[in-house]
Amino acid sequence: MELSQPVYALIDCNAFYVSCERLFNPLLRQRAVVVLSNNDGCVVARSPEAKAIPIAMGVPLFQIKDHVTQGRLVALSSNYTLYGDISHRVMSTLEQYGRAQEVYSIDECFLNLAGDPHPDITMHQARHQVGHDIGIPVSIGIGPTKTLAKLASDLAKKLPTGVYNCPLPGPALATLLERVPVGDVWGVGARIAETLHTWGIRTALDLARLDRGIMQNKYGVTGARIIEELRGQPCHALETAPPAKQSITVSRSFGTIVTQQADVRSAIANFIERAAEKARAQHRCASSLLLFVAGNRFDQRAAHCDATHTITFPVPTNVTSELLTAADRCMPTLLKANGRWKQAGVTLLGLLDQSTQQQSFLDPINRPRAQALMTAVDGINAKHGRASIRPGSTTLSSRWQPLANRCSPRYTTNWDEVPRVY
DNA sequence: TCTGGGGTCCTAGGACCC
DNA sequence: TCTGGGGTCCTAGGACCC
Repeated sequence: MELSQPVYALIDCNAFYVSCERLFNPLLRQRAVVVLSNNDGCVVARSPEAKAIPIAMGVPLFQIKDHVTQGRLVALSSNYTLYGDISHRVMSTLEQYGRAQEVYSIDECFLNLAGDPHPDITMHQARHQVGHDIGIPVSIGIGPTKTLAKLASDLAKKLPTGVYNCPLPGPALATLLERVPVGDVWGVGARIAETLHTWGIRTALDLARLDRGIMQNKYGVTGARIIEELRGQPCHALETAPPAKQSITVSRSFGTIVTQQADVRSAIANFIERAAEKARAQHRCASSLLLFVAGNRFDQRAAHCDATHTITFPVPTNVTSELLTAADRCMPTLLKANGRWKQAGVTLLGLLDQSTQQQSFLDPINRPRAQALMTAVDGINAKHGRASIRPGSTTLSSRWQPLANRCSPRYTTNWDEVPRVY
């Protein structure tokens, strides 16, 4: 029987992409370095020296070009294959230090440290091993909730030891939260911070003391959970097995404005191929395919180019040729004449498990039976004064999960039961 | 001139279906 | 002077995360 309090650690790799590049090029150490997004568009990672210049996160390259040309700053194109490989090694090393691990992003993971009598010591050891074996510097925050662990990791970045253990709820925690701007809290972005400021909420402590009903009203359960977590009440458990993806997107910005429909068309064909590969790798089939194109989002006049189009499949698919054929048919709808496109992409939606999708209502062969079943179910329900549980349209799949999971156990998708209700 | 990509969740209204 | 209700899908927008 486990009675120990929850203890979470958040391990965050410092300036991860830059740290990866430095592993292979020691000349980059001590220098101001940034790593750029695709197309070398904008800054996605900064070394502490670059932050000190200061170089802001997300700033476009052309705005900091002078720093680069005058030798004050090194700007590197990104190499995601490399970062993914290093990330994997870091995560494997850290895994052994907790009872369970949640890989939260390419450069962050949570560990469950419940029951560990000395979480501080354990985390110092973890930090040392990652630094020694792999060469990646990390910051570690420890706390009774994920939100507090995350907050603690931000504080850890400013400590030479690189590890910070957040106090348990009480006066010490209040003193700590009072020094944290509300916008630094996990889940509070720029917009919410702005609204909170107008309410007079400036620090994490102000937010922790806010009536959770007010937050719930404005931001739903997501907002209320932030308050609970700040108070030390865990609302977010560790997700050790990542849930299956609900959508798969492949999109890119073009290096320049594209005006030829044929160019957009071939770009989309490429995106579809990559998305289909991803779906197959995850053993998933898509019920629908969303295509989108957009103009330059920094240019208001280009907004007329923005368009989306959704195609739904009678039978879910991850077959490239089927997706391509469907996409090709709606290109005229999607691409208006005289477009000036800057971006395009595809999203696979309504992902179903490859092995179960054949049994769903989607299969056109089963459609009449599906209707028959529902009619029968209506009859049964009417007799017992119950509302029917509908699977929705019989022409489409349930968009979000296999049908079998959505129906009440009484009315499963076992087709052999249909004759019996007649 | 030049401004990332890939996700999540939530809300809401209209079309459509039975 | 009354108009069904419940459900899904689509689109769109608003937030957030890394």
